[in-house]
Amino acid sequence: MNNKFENIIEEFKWREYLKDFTTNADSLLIKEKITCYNGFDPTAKSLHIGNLIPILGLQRLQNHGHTPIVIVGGGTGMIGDPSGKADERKLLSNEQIEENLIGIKSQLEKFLDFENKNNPAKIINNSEWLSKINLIDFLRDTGKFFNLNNMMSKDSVKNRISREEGISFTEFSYQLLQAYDFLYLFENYNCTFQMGGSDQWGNIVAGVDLIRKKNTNINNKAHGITYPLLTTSNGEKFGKSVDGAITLDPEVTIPYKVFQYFYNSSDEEVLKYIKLFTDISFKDYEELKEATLQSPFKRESQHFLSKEITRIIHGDKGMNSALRQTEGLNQGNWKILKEEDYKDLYKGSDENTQLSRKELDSGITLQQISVNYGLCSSLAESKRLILQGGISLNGEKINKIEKIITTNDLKANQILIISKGKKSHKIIKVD
RNA sequence: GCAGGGGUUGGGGAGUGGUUAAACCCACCUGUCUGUAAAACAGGCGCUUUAUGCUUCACAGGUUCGAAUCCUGUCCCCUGCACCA
Repeated sequence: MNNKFENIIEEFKWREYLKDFTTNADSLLIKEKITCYNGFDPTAKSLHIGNLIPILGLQRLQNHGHTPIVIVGGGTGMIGDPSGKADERKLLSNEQIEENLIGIKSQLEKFLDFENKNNPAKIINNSEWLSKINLIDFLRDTGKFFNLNNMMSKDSVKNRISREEGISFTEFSYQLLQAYDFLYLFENYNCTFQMGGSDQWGNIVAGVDLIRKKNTNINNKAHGITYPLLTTSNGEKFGKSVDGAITLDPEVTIPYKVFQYFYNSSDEEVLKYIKLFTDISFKDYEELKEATLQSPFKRESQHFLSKEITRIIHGDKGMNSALRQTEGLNQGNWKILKEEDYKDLYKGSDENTQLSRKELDSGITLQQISVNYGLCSSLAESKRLILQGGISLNGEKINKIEKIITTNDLKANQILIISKGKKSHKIIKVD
């Protein structure tokens, strides 16, 4: 732990965190202490692990003495991506955004220092200024600096225009708003850097250009840096699991799920993730790299990665419960599971997994229950799987289709875990 | 608008009156193996009260003891031609 990086650029380079940056952004980050912002969409109640990349990026900037600003896009969130569908985009109410903002801030507090004297982090809602914009003023003072030809030539726009559905004016104007955000922060918070995913490059540059055009006397003062967007080796979006996004909120995504998500990283991506997410020492890293090459089956890297990330997000307590639940549920050592683990696992499972005592007492079969709770799609399927040995109850394979669930099968006197194969489990609570 | 071809179980694609719940390939699921991997092998892949049971082959009717297969109508897709520019 605690590598000594001379500066943030050295650190970012080692972590392979940077995809692109504007000219001289690197030398400025070494020479000066700057203020950098990164925007987050407040549409969800909680941040998800994809956001961990910018969060840790800001954290590392702060560690090197730079000042991070988090913009929660209350204003831009209302404009947003209409994502191809004809559906009306739900406008978030101010109260809702305010609520999300509070939630997001409390999550960020674990990662960023808001109290620090020299370079305290800030979290700001851009509706503060965007909602006050006057249309005429905006078109005169800001719109004038945008050349339609340039806007149209942006890849993101070009792709949409060539498609049949086209692009709405609302979405088209999004880049102006994000550029305006940057300008506003530049002028009012002395913020000269914007960070974002590589898909944001166009929007970031738009802001940089706007600032340059509006401040002709200052030479090229605004900069942008981007981090690469992660996809898994299967080409899936990073951070999505079978049952939805992995969030940072333990009430929504229990630590066990975070752990499992990273434990299932492939050998190709696991080392990349370790560099990106953890504070591993060079020496340990080299050792793990070697271990993964020599004996990948030991999954040492996966183990290290998932353990570390779970700890970063949920602390030691969360990490320990994730380890215990993993040993119980995935390695078959059911004995070590505590009552709280069963409750935890239940919390982490889908909705509608309640079973009434009455139903239980009337004698329900395993076959039936595995269909009722979506483990199998039909009685025929569950029968087949049971006969093939694919269904287990609390970790024990059941081969008899006549098996009836009784109160003796309950764990912690109220939880029932049925599994299909090794990886899909349903946790059912009896009340 | 005219002519021709076509719509089959997640995708591709056989099947032109009966033993066809429908070949085959892919995807997917389970088991064995394994590294909570990949590959390989085995089983499976409409539903159920497992029965010479039920519901399926674009949709609605009809012929027949019996239809995905034949007839009529409707909808949709592709390809030529025409019309309109």
